Amino acid sequence: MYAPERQQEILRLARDGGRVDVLSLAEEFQVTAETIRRDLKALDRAGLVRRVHGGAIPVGRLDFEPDLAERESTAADEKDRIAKAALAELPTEGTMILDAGTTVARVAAAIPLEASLTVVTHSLPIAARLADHPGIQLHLVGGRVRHRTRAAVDAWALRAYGEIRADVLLVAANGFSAEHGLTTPDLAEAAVKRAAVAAARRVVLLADSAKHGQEHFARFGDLSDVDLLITDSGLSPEDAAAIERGGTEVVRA
Amino acid sequence: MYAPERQQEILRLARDGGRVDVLSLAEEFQVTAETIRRDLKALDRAGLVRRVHGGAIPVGRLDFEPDLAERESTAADEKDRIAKAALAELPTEGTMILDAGTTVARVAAAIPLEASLTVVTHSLPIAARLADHPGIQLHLVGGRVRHRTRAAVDAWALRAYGEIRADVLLVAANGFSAEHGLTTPDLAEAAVKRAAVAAARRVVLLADSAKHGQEHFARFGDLSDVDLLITDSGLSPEDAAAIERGGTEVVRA
DNA sequence: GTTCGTCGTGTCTGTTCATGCCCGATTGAA
DNA sequence: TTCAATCGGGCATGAACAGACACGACGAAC
Repeated sequence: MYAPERQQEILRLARDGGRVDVLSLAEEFQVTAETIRRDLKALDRAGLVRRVHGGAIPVGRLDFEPDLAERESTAADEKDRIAKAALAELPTEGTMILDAGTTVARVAAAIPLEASLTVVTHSLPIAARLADHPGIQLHLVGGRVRHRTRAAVDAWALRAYGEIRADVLLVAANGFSAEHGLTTPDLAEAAVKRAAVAAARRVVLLADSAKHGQEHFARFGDLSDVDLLITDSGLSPEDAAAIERGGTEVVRA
Repeated sequence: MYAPERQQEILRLARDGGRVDVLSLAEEFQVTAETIRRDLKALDRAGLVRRVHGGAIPVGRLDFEPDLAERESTAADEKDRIAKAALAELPTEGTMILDAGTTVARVAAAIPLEASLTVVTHSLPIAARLADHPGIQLHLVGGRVRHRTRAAVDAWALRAYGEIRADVLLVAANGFSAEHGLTTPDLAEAAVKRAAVAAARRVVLLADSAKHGQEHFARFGDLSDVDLLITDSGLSPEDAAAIERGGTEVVRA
């Protein structure tokens, strides 16, 4: 096992467990504690974990993102299935906008290495993930970066989306329903999502079934703006049928 | 079997298996390890795999960049000292532009948690690192993302810098000298740097002494544009004095 | 057909890298 | 305050690496 592989795995363990310690890692990987310390130092220098006595803590967990990690773990299965289904929607060649969000991030992580695409995103984690993908021409949408979601918002982002036209948009929402449309808690983010929706020829909404019926503060569109909804089997067939009557195709992964 | 065929096959094996190692490839293809190393080097240069000790890993499999901090492990010490010295230049309150580059990234990593700043950057790694800093209001400059440097360039970036005015800019250069000014290998990046220089009231150049006297393809400014040069003690006192006569303060960390 | 340059490959040699071990310094919990 | 766990730097070692050079195949120009 190569050192970078081990570091990658350590990072994953840290993110999963919220913390790792030197000795168990040493045992786990069958190397000495010194080597683990070096790995943690490297990860620390890369800004991915924060070194503490006896181990390390992933940075995202550090101060005030318990919910990002938590959200990551809840409904993980559903999100994975949704992400997998969304892969089928990638254009083989063309332009795609990726919204911020953990489910969309999973799709991004799963884009095959042979793919050849132009991707536009305002999400920092997704951009970081795709930056070294050899087949992807990545365009970053700038703006003020919100701490919680690590996505760019405000004037620069709105203007950028106003200037482009993409084949497909993968968008996330915190709540969706026929009555209340697509909603999210933050007004600035809703504005960016709305701009992204307007910039795409085909809108694909990724949302697990728990989001159905929820409504949040800021509305950024109607369900009728969505061409395809990819969700999980937690959405009842009746609800799905009702949505399809509104003109939105539904995939229950 | 021709070299490009072999490389294509190596790439396929790497993507299928997630990793390859030099010795098995050498056996597999009935060539020496040196030849495999050359193949891997070529694939690495093409940005298709990441070289590791003993083998290679296809890009995208690792979602972190182990070497962005370590890539130029040469002069690591100097860079650390320069970064430390640069911390003193942070405004206590105000706006700062951070250019892309490993040295600048180290400064970003070292910004104290209690700092309260507005930061603007077009560097993806730096943005990722600062995104969850509680005291920093982060503004991301968008644009096409260059694979090699993970920095945004082109129209969006140029326009964004044209619209702002910051207190301090920390800028990096691949070469600097009184005669040839500030240079970097890439034209698009030079344009962004030039725009950033124009957007800042005070320009601080971070460059280790090995960069002195070097000149690269694209020039983005003169040494006289720089208010403060932070370098290491490898720059001779005479050179430093000469630069200071040009109106640029010099710190040899 | 000969000659020359180029390219891919192999060989050699000194250098770098990853890791393990050791020891004094530091830390944090009782 | 004390003491055991942990850390970090230095050093050793074997594997892996990089650069220089040589050899042979191939193709172009004469």
